[in-house]
Amino acid sequence: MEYNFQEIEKKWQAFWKENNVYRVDIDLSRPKYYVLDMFPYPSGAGLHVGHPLGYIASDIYARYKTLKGYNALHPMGYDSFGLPAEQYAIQTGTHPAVTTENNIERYRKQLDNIGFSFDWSREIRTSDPKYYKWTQWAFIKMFQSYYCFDVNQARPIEELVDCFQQQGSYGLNVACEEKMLFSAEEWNAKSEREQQEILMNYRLAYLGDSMVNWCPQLGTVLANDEVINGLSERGGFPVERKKMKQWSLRITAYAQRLLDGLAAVDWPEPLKEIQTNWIGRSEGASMFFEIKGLQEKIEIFTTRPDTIFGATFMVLAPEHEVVATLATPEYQTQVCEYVTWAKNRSEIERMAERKVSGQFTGAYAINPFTGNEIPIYIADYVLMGYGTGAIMAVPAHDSRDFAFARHFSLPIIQVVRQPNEKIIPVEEWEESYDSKDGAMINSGFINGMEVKKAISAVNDKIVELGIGEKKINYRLRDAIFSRQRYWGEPIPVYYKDGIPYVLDEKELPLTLPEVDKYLPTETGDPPLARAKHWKTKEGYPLETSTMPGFAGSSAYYLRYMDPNNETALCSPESVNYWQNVDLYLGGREHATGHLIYSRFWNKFLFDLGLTFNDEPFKKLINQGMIQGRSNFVYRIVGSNKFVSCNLKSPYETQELHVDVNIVSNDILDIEKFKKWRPEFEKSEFILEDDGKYHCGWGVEKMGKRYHNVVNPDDIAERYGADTLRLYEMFLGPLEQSKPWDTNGIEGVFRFLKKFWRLFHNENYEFCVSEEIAVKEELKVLHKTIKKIEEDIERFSFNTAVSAFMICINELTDLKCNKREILEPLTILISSFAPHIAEELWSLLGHSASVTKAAFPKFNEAYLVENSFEYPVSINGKTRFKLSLPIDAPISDIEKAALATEEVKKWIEGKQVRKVIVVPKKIINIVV
RNA sequence: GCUCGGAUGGCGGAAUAGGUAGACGCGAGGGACUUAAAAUCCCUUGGCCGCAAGGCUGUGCGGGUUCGAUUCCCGCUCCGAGUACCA
Repeated sequence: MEYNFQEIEKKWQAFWKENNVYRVDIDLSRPKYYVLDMFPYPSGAGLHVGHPLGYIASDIYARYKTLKGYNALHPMGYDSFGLPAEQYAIQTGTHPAVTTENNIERYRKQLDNIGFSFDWSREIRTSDPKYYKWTQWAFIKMFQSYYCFDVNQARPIEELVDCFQQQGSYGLNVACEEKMLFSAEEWNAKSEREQQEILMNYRLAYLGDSMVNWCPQLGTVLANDEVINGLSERGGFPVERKKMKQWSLRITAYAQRLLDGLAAVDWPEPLKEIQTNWIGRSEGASMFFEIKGLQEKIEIFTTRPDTIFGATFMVLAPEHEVVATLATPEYQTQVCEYVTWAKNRSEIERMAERKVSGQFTGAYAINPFTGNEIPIYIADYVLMGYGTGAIMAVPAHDSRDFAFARHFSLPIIQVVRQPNEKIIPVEEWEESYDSKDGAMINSGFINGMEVKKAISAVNDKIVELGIGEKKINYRLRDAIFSRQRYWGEPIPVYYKDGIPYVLDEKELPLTLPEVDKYLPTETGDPPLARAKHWKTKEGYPLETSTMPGFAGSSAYYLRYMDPNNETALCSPESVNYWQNVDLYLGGREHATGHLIYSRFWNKFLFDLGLTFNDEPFKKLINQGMIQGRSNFVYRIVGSNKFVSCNLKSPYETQELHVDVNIVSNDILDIEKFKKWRPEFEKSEFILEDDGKYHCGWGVEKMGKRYHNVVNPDDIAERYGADTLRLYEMFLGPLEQSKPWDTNGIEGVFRFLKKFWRLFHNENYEFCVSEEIAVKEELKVLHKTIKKIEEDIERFSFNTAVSAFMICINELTDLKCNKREILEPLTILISSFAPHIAEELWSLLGHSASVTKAAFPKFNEAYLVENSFEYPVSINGKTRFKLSLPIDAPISDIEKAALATEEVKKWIEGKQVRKVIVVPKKIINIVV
């Protein structure tokens, strides 16, 4: 039979399904290996050829690990809550659950077409109440916990209550919104409402006033990572800053652990760096400045306490709470105006025009070290959200302060002199000197000290004077956890007398109620407020916000370990066996979202004793994007004439995208083009000498609007899933972005046909010889085993595919059809092209799936050579080759090389200055 | 602005520890088989010079280290990604 991929693939996909071939269970006799893909959001558009790239790579690795004797867990599911289904519901009234179900069905069909080894018995969906029960459960646990920095762990909130009852809040080292000080008596005297309000300050999931990113068009708040350049990630709508009462997760409590944990994981360095920057740790000091004529003090944060003697003014964020009391009567109006102006400026405006602005308040602070009075300004370059919202400005050594000082003609004092500095008066400086390299001047007791020493000296002094302390600040913000939307997990909270309480675990899941419309109510409440009886049994109103997208994806990898457990997220046995994810594959775009949140979530569960490891994902690989390769046609402006790409220069043309599926090797199929769009039906063409219309091309994102979408189903239909899998890997390095170009696929398709033909005679009858293989054939096999194993281990799948091609070419040349060679080769290729491998494996007479086979053992002995062909270079330029015994001593190699005719010719009487011999590498002769 | 990547034929890319640059595949050109097409197979294919043997040149640009650099170091250009007043 000829290579009939359609029949073969259908047959084996059915076989795998019927026989549960890819089902895995806990098996203590085998080591485990957990391979995970970032699960998809099932969008309405279905998969394009770029989506399965990571799944194919992980599938190859999971299959490889299984062949290597591991018990490989390779699950798949759907991140099925999300905005698109909800917006579709708003437009059409279709319940998001229905849309989601349909999309999942389509996704599943497409995935099944590619022949993955997913254990579908473990499928999960984040929108399934059986699953989101555990998302809600984790929220409750966070509500019932606080974070203690002494033990660096989340602890039950009862412990904190005990502590308050016995000793009050003095001396606590815990994570909180604001430091509160009260004694045990004071605590015990407080009302239930007051106590609950205080506890909210400590809970890991808390309801609090926070500055949020409010998106009016979407009618919801967004997390920082969901806002890109002042626009919403979904939809690209403007986002404003607004103060709102919202649920948040105190992820900042884990900032240091999130940072430290990065050292322990095998992730790409750039990704770790993105996370490090996002967490943004900075060491410095906080300091209180007295205000002339006022009782109040202002706390500032600085990373350069050493420059305190150069602090010539102070700047507050416009939203800073003391601004109102601070402004002197004569400046009151201007200050108010500035605050209003700053508040009304959108994020985009702020980003677009970054010019110096600010307003003097009329007030003065006292520099605690110099005793000088320094003016207090407000300006929007100081942000309320970072540090204390107030800074001491050192214009000589901070570029922003420098620009501000120049603009408002404020004094600049140099306090750091860089090594070997040419002395220029500060008035003539063109920029500030921000570097920490140098020594202090004009700085009292720290004069002459190096910056580093000065920092610690000033820090000590601050503590000594009782005006501040050393402080570490993080850029990371708490994660806003409320979304004013329908299609998400309901937050399991009810309100009694306006005080929020969490539901009892026994009442979970709190399922999503039916609503008449998926829009906010007339009063601006979230869609859930439309639900009838959205109350507890006792009649208390339930929370109407739902959880954000990252909630459901934060612990899904744990659920795969034990997906049907009704009494726990996952059993201790399953966690102890599967532990954490060994290999995680996904895109880099999740660096500051999902990958931070799920690390946090996992650490929290770890503190509760529920996860095996502090870090959820041991090794991570970011697969690159597959871009689209677009084709263009050129219409002569004002006509219906199209000119071929290479002839277009004399004309004024308009470049139009053309559907890549009617173009082959950049040659336009004119008939299909005419039928593609009615307006092209009567178009004319200027063709090239070969009588063809050549299209232009370019690399763009793959998407409908560029007409460059290639559907994997079409490829599988024409060439088969095995060809698709191989070609996706063959395109280029896994981590690199590369354009899809269907033209090249013929090459791998030819390769599979060639591979098939090795097992068959000229009449396409299965024909494998039982003869013993010769040395040459064994060499080819073992060379390939070695190469494939090495390439898979370093995730270099593109070179692995090349190695297969070379191997098959060589065996075809050798006319080798021996079982001894072909059988191991079938196993080898089975992780890349499982369907053809299964078919050939069964033709070879095996009844069990090739999945149950063992990865062939590599034998070095077949590769041992007794001679090596040395490239011989003269002055570094390779001239000819010389075959010499492999174990020849260096002196012999040298002599042999010098004795050759070629060398004599090249030297031509010149003096040999040096001979370099690197065994099994090269001979270089210098003349 | 800052941070991090990247640049190799007509195209995708290879060179794993500084040692034959361009593997493998596509495309292109030529040929075999065929009435023809498909399929298959063979040859050529970085550039320049040469009938040829062969020579010169060549991994974004300029320099350096080395017997030898796509690989290491310094400077620059261009492209991509992340981030954005974080004190």
